[in-house]
Amino acid sequence: MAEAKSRRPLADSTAVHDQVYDAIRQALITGRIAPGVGVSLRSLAAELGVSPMPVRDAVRRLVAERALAINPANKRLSVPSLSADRLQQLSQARLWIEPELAARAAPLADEALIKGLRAIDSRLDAALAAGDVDGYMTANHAFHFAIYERSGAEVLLSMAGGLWLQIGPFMRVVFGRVGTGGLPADYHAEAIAALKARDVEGARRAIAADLSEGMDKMRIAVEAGS
Amino acid sequence: MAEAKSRRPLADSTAVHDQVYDAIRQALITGRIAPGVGVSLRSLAAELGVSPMPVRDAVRRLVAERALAINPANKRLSVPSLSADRLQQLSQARLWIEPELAARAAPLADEALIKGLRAIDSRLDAALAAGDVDGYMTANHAFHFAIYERSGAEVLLSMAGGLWLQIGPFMRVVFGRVGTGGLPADYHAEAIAALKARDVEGARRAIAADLSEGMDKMRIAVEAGS
DNA sequence: TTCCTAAAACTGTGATCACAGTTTGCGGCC
DNA sequence: GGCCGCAAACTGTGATCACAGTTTTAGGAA
Repeated sequence: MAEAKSRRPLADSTAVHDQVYDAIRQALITGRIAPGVGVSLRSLAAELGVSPMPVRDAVRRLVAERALAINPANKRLSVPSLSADRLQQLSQARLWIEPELAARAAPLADEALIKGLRAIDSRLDAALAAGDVDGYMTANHAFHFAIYERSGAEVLLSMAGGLWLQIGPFMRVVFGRVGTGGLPADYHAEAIAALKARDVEGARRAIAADLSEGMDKMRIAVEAGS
Repeated sequence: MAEAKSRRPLADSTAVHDQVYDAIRQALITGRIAPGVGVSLRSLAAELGVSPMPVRDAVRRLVAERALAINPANKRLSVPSLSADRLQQLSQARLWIEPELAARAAPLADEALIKGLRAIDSRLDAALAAGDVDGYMTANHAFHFAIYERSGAEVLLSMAGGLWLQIGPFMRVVFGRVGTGGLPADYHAEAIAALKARDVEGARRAIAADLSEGMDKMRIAVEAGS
């Protein structure tokens, strides 16, 4: 399933604006575009080698998802800055939605999902050991959403996706400062076990614990950093 | 069908695509565009008397907010259809977010907010008495978001806004079938009282009860209708 | 130097056109 | 009469241009 580690992160979608969306989204999550700095349609277009038109579409979408902000006075684009208050709201929303997605996925879990999760988790451990921050964040994202997608709850799933997009820059701050030291991988094993046993409440608890730990770290890092 | 150019004074936003966004959003919420039917950029543009360009921007935003859907094969636009499963997810998300927003608003409530809410609520009652469905839904939206905006929780607020946008068509189905018979206005009075007393848990409970009642009706209507 | 002004560069927005793919509808064929 | 096929209309997408603000830069005057 997800073991294909495509060197091209851009999917096979023929729509240019979708590829641009993915590119900017990835740049945002991995922190290649730092929070607070301004961007522009034409500069992004030049950087990606496309015309401003598909960039405009992608940016419109990212603004709607609050992954980019638009200055009401200037109408100029920028990456939203990180604040403790924003992090708290995003954390709270994640704690509502993501454990529920895991709980919904539990009864639907099958052997293929478990195998896929184990593969992702080993990639995650490898990235952790190597200090590969990008690899860790990519694997972590893949792990969570492999579970969430199994839930079949499309609406909640898209909400979770939007939250990860907004919280991505915070994660980068944490791992940029603290490193990949503390390891929440235990909860991943716990989550896999709960899913294998189709234990609804166990899955909910494992994901909630995983989230709580990660977000506590982020909170500490943000409070210390500001 | 070209002479239907309404010279409505849409907001004070100078950006055309924002006005188009508001227009389509309102049409969606009030059910003027029925769920399941297809729309197109050019038809919307002609109807609103603008060029396709700002419509394209507005639609991109609405698609990102899941208020419009895009057929992956056709790439054609349509209004998402109503399903019991979708309603359940939207309801659950609303029950997480909106009572929390009310709870956060409670300590910040002041006399101006209370007065505003009372004014909105009387407009709501008038619309109910007159059987004015559009007026009722507009007032109900205004009531809830007057409270939520007071919370200052920007992230959660925008999530709530997205949820209302998606649940709008469901509301129309309810009131189109059941009429404005059952009245949840009692909970509005309860919410106002709790806010006036700066009672955090009371506000949370009142809004939760209001939501539960309304969404139960929607669920019944959708299950009966499908 | 320091300050102020004018020009150049850059910004998002909207309009218009071209293009490829899909849908629709009409006409003729069996 | 029923069905097939082709052309016209319509769809979203992308490129290019014009325009009005804003920001930045350059230059000249004190």
